Amino acid sequence: MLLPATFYQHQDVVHIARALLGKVLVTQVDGLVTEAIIVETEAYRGADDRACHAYLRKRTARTETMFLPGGHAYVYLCYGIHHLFNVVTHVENEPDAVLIRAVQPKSGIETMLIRRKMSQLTVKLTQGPGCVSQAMGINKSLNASSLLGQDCIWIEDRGPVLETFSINTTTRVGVGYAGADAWLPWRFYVAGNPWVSAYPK
DNA sequence: ATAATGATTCGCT
DNA sequence: GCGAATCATTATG
Repeated sequence: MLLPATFYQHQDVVHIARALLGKVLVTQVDGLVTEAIIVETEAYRGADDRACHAYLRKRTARTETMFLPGGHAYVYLCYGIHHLFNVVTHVENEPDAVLIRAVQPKSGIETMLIRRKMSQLTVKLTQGPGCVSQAMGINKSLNASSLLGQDCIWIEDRGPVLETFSINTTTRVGVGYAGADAWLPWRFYVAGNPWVSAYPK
């Protein structure tokens, strides 16, 4: 089942970050389909979170995407190298987003290996937000595109694809600049899943 | 117009 | 564990 607009718009971004674990991210880029199970996320809230690009609802050319209604893709370039994929949540003009930090490959693995220039399947294929985007063909051309149309990128609920799992909660990675907000417990991951990135577990 | 800085990854020690 | 790579974005003059 395609996740509907209500999923993205009618819940708090922290709740959505948890709820996205176990959902299936699908991309169709250059005619190639890849699917992967979301196993690690982080929440970013524009209203009051210093770590969020749109802290205090600050509008810039880059953050404009986060002000779209929930159910859009926010893709930006980090460190001049990596494209990071986020899910925009909340209603229009409330700039919240969930960063997808790691996924478990499900189909289209050959395509992912080629994009990552890897010959063997290891957890490094999709472990970390830059790797997820590279493997699934996500780049800035997908910024601001809708997740509701099953066009190039979308997210589905396929039921218990991971069977039962528990969720671990920790602080977010790489947000030391955010002062006290760096300590918010807004990073979520599937406990024991090997595809989760290796930072503070 | 210029300068500083990352929501990271990879390779080397 | 450490540091380089690399550039769009942002703030400032």
